[in-house]
Amino acid sequence: MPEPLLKETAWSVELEKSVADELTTHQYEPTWRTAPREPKVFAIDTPPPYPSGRWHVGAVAHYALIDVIARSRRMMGEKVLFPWGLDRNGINIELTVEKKFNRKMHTFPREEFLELCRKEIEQIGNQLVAIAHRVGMSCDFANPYATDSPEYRALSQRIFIELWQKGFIVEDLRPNNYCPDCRTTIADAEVYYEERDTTLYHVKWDLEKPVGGRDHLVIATTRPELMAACQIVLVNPDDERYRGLAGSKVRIPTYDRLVPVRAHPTVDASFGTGAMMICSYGDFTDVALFRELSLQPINAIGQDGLMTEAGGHLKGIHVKKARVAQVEKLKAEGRIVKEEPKKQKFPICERSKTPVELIQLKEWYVKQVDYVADLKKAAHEMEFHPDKHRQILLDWIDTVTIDWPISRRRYYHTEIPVWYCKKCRTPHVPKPGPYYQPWKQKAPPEIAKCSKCGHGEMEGEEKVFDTWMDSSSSQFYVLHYQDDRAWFAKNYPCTVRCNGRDIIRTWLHYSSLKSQLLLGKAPYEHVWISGLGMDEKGRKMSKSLGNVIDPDEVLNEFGADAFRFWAASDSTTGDDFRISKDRISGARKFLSKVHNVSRFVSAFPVKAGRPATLDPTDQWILAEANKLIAACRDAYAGFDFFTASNKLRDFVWNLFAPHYLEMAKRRAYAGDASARWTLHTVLRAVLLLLAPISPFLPYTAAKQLYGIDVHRSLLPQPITGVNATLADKTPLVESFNSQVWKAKKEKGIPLSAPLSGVEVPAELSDFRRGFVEMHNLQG
RNA sequence: GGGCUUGUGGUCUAGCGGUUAUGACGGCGCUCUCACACAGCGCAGGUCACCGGUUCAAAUCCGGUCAAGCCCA
Repeated sequence: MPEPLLKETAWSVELEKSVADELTTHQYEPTWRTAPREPKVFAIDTPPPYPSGRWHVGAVAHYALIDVIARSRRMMGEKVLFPWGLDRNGINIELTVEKKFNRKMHTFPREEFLELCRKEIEQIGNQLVAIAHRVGMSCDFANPYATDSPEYRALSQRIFIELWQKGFIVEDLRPNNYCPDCRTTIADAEVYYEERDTTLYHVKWDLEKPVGGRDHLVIATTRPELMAACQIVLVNPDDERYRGLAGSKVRIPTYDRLVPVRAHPTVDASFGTGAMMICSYGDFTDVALFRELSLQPINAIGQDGLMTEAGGHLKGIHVKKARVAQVEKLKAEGRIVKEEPKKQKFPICERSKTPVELIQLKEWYVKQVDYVADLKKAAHEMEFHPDKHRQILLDWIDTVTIDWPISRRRYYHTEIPVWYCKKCRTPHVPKPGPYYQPWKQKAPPEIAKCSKCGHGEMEGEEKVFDTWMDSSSSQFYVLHYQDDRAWFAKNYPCTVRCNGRDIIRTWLHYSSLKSQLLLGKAPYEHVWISGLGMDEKGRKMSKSLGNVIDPDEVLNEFGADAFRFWAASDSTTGDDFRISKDRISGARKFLSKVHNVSRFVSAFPVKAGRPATLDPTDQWILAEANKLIAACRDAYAGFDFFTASNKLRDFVWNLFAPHYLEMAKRRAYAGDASARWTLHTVLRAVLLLLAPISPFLPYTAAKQLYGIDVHRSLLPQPITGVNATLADKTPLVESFNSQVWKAKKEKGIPLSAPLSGVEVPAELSDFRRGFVEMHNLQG
């Protein structure tokens, strides 16, 4: 037997590491930032990862698959724009600093707090980059971007200013989700619901004058501390119990104030006692009713989460304690007639896990309510992978009932570029371009004077943007909206957005909204959605469950190639996937298989030029290889790596290695040119097809065997001049081989032992030589 | 309570009108056969969630039920 070129008998993490540097420092395309730009690029808008603690192994899998997009497109001849960015704005980093110093943000001088955030984020950003390298990402690491850089923030502000100029920005006093802990308004998308225990208090309210012998009403509420903000009591018009009460007045317990009773169809007569107090604001039903009935809201809860002046005896007490205090007072006055334990879904702030309050504050908004139809149209203009996940975006668009509040009362975010006239409060925006920090800068010259009253003193806005305002501009940033509008126009919409399923309602939705408002079109040609990485039982990974898998550990144990192959082959695009070491280990075994097939083939010299005639057995496997090549090309074109990886595995493991290799082996050893050429041709195709998914092994093998860089090569084309119908023989080949194996097994003889009395079926007579040699058939 | 999505051997998954229902992981048994024991061969394991309907024919189409996940009230 000739000496194989590849020495090692198994693919290993060590082998992978030996080429890692070579592979990951590759620069595959002109840098997206500085070099001359290709006229048309395949632009990948990846989620800039958010550095917050350890990178989630599911997220690493997600990025690995994004890299498969990049590598496969390069091999399809595209000029791929694949930037690497970090999203570094936001409340998470602020909370980390608050926790570290055990001190709330608002107690720090602003400048000092920003510096602390900057230092903190620098540290945790670096480990992300290390893992991204390790897993074989091929993005433009030489030119990273960060969303907290002056350039990026200037773009965020530019988008805001342009939206302003087109009239899509409004400032308004509206009730909003407010997190008393983060001390800021938050958007609907930042709220999630959690079921918690609560008590429904049945409270006696006195009527101003008795009505039909009745002198009081019992009203059930879970929020007795909001009584101060009550403006009306409602009952259902069909509710017999309260007939005749509409039009009378009741006195709010513990507050000497009368409010009217009215009938309203929205009241659910079966809830509590059927009588409801409407306060500003218990929930969005209250908001709607205040609007409908033109009631004057009373702000009972302040920005600090404490009860306001309006709370009377509860003034200055935190909401949570105020409820307890109010219940005590009501009890002391003998007003509580019943306490009912209840489960209730509470709106919770997704960052601080604090119950959200509805508070009325002056905030900035991006209009969206009026553009729901356009957003839906845009959702249909984008091609989703998988198609079914378009529905998630459509569903979210359907729930849009308020404009997007974009102002936040935080520090480590992009500043809202607005200055107010000190005299008449008229807001002004500067011209787009520079990065503005209005809280510490003087108004730029173009808005030094108030356009309305001519006053010369301006005051900078202190509020900042919602983080999503920054992230949802990534497609503009990477396509040079800010500095190369001509090139931008040629490359917009962006080719593909890679979006986690969990952030469709934020990142994708807001990106689409901005694109709609500014350019009147969808921001992407393709939207590739990935599912969430769960633990092996299908639960979310969390520190509290103790089921967190460390990405470094997995990569060191199984290698990046195995991890990536597993990520591609284990679940359908867009579905949640379970992370199991057993399955990743299975992927590693497959790579060893490919390695050993390569090693076997590497024993035969590579000869240029196709032999004049090809043996029928060789033509048969070439026909099968052509099927594989076509299927994989289609799968890559459709962002379907599940199909590509599984077809590859099936071909190599279940057809090429056990059947063809064994049939062609002796001929190859004997120097048969047809067999040798076929082995190399098929192997080379397999390595190229595998390269996007598992970049290390194909790179290593193909470099040694063929002197090529698979990552700078094109995907293989079907081999010409091969009779495709030969592939129809495959089931017969498989069953004949299996039959012989079984016969030898039953006789208890080794597979290499001679066997007589077995006839090769007539349909397979062309392959007779292969079968005879493979099974040592006699007679 | 409403909406969306999904339900195929222990686990994951293919198939989407006619197959002895695919493959992987795990299990069991035999074999170190000169690419590979991170292997090979063989075996076991599924009434394709349940109930109806359409059809000559259903895992595959339709309706309902149940369960799970997500989203929204």
